[in-house]
Amino acid sequence: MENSGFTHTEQNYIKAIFKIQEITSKKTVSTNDIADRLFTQPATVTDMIKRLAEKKIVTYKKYYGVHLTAKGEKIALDIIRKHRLWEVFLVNKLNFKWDEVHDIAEQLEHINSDELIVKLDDFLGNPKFDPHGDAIPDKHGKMSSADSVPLSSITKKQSCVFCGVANHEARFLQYLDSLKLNIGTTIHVESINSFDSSYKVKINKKQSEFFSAQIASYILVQPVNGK
Amino acid sequence: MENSGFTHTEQNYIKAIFKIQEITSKKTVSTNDIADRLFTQPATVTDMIKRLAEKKIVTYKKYYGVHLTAKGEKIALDIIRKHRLWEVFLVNKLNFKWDEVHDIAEQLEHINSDELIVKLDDFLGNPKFDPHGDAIPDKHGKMSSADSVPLSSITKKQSCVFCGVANHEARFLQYLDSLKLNIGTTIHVESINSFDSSYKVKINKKQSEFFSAQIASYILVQPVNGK
DNA sequence: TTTTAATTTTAGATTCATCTAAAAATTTGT
DNA sequence: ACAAATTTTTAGATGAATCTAAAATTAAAA
Repeated sequence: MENSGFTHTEQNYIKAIFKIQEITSKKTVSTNDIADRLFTQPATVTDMIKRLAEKKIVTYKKYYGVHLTAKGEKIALDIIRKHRLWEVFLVNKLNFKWDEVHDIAEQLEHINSDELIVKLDDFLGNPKFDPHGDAIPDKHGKMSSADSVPLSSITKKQSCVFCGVANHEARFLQYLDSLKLNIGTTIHVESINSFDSSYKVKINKKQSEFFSAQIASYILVQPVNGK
Repeated sequence: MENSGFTHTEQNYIKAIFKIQEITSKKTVSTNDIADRLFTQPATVTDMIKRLAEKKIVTYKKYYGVHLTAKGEKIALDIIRKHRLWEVFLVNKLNFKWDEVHDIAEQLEHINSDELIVKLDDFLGNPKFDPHGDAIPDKHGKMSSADSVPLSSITKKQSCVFCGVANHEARFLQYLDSLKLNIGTTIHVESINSFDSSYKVKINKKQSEFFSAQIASYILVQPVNGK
């Protein structure tokens, strides 16, 4: 594959379009959404998507936004694969904390060498998930489905395993750290406040905590003995 | 330090100027020498060194070449430190061969994060030399002197330890591999041909080999029981 | 269904890094 | 020491990535 032929900037646009598609699950991605995500001007985005359209990375209809082609999606998944593998490296090997790795991985994801990624993947033990619980696409772009749901969708008292976050802000991750809530930790739902949809939970069979509805929506879990 | 404020390209020029200074040990580095090393045009180099001069990275006198300032030298050493640490990572951790790592390290050296380099250095066990035997500058730019000499400067039959190369071409490194000549291997000089200055040596007390004067000049050794 | 608001595109500039061709300065050779 | 050769710089262009301001198009609202 050797993602050459695409500049850093082009790669960033491709990834941004992919992520917006993922989040909004709309058919097309708007110029403004891309501009917002990349902290750039709509005019700049228009120029870039024209170039990406010429390179058959996106389909583009004036005034109606863009959509990644199969080729574009493959490139996006390849960048995401690299990003998440590097995050695993930074956390598991270099002892970075999970809230510190994003910016560095954002740089490392642009390093261009297929052989490097093969060897890095092996070195890390071919991980399927990154330190935040996000699935790592394999070399063909396939992702193992995490099979997780937001804690906020749990409606009865039961045990769950914390397996990912739906918010990657450093401040949120640090908050979870302060509760000693790590990926793999058991969360037992003790009660749900039907008024504000907040949760009272027990973490690791130890301390009790309260989660607002918002926080509960950011905590991804797998129900245990789920019925 | 956080080498920000310098583009990839600027960093490449700074490193190139440093290396040319190192090789030629002349006071100033010429426009053409930089152009040759970076496979670019002299006119392009003139533009860039003007910018570097404005940023106080080099001293520049029209028509008389450039010289790195203390600031420029510090930046160059920082880039070289990163390059060599990454090479250690690639060879020692990812099992790349020593002839395969240059281009990848050339990309990785531009990753910008002081914390990353501190942690990488620790992870690698604070190595003092890279896989080719080149000294790794410490965080202050200090390098441990390798104390090595080219095999071609050895004038009598004696044992030496192979500790580095003065030529980093993949083909040369592969040639040494084919002789099972690795860093640390003992080379015993059996005879020196006074006509063409070629060497007959025994490697690791096993096979005998012949080295032309040219090859001998590329093999760096530390004499054993040196007198 | 028009008018208004929001979004998107075009037009014209700027900066970085690069090029070629031509001019200027330095170095070399006789 | 002067002409020839080499090196270096200037001048003018180009492409990538960005900006602002204005024009065009689409979407929303009265």
